[in-house]
Amino acid sequence: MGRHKVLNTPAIRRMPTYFHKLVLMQQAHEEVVSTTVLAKYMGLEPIIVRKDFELTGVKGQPGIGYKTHELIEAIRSYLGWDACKKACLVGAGSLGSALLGYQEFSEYGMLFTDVFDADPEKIDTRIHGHLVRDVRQMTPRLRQARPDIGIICVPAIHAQAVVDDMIACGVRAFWNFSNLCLQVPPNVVVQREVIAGGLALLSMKLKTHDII
Amino acid sequence: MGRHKVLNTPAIRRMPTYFHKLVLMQQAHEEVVSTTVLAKYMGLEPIIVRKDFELTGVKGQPGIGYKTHELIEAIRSYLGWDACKKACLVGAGSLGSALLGYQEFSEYGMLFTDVFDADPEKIDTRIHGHLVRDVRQMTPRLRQARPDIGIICVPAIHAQAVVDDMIACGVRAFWNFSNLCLQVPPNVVVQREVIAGGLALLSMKLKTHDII
DNA sequence: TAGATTGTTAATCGATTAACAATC
DNA sequence: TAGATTGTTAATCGATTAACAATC
Repeated sequence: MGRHKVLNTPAIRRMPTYFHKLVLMQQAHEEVVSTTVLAKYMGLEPIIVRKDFELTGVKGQPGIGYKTHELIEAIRSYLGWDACKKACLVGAGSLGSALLGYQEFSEYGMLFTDVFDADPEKIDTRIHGHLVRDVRQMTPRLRQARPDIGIICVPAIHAQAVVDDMIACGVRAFWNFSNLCLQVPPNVVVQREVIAGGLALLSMKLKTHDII
Repeated sequence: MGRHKVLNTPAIRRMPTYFHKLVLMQQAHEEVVSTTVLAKYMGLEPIIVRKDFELTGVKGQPGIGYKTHELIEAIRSYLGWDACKKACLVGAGSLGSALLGYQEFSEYGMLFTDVFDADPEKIDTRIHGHLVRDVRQMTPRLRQARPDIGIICVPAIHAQAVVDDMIACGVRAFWNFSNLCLQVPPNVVVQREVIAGGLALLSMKLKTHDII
């Protein structure tokens, strides 16, 4: 039912942060980097960073560190960010717009090829350069465009219906920003972002540290 | 340095999803709920849900299930969502606007008391009912308003400076949506949301399932 | 040489899963 | 009674952490 164990989840979640920092460091002409430096930046222990890098298969030089560009490419390849992924975003509200504006996604191999919304005010306008189309034209378009990823930013009531439509068009992977757990067949994968999950963790930290 | 272990992190991340679903079920007058039903909805094993509920201290009835309203209150109390938290959001771009529009946050005990931005076009307008103020007025206002949480939605280049200012005003907890790891003193907690972390996981699922 | 770092193996810790009696 | 469910203890699995030799 779209729930498939991914090993090393915590490590995978850390990868983009390494990646982003490493790109900044490379731009600053720092050609070698140690786990000590990255760990300090991220508030981790160096051994964690070392073990994470081991997963990507990259090799460092004892006493020296890792070559920045080798690390970047190792992480990119490990995450599959060297492959181009066509994404179709549905729901161009504030959150959808925010995602459309993230320049970094193209660095991560994801390209917005289609954007749909139901609001007549938005249809045929451009958001961050992306043309917003009428969601009623979605099915015929997607059968041609064949996106790899569906990004769900519609209100909760519409989420499941939109996903069902997209699955019918052959979409097999979803990034779900809605409040609901989507019900999908076993050959379809879903990554759900739970914004309230972060708030829950922050709330626990507030408690633990007697901030509130 | 603002990095403090929180136990049961995976369970805590699942709590808001239980919570949200339970509220919907209560509105549908489903007064009793079993872990089987919730697990199926979320794509988990029932034992996981049972263990999670155990953390909150709630008790179910063998053979029957849990009382919906008891579960809701148990989770709310466990997460500290019964305490009111004043939040100050800085950076009213698309992402900031999306957060300001999340009605659910008040259910979770978080109230937006202040919103700041640097863009003259936005200053003195209202976004989802919240007045946007000039970020240059932030310090004097915060010394009075004393928010519990700072929500960072500003561009990366400004994030650290904004946080430093807020810490000087006594803010000790941050929800960081910027691309950077904020450097903060040990008595300050940070919860960082890494949107690209979700994409990394989705990318790995694509790989594993030969979708791309 | 001394200090910093990686690579690797082993130890520990915590989260998930299994098993099953007790209850409705 | 049979079936569904919780509560609880134990087993397993995976992630983090420790330790230390090897390298620069």
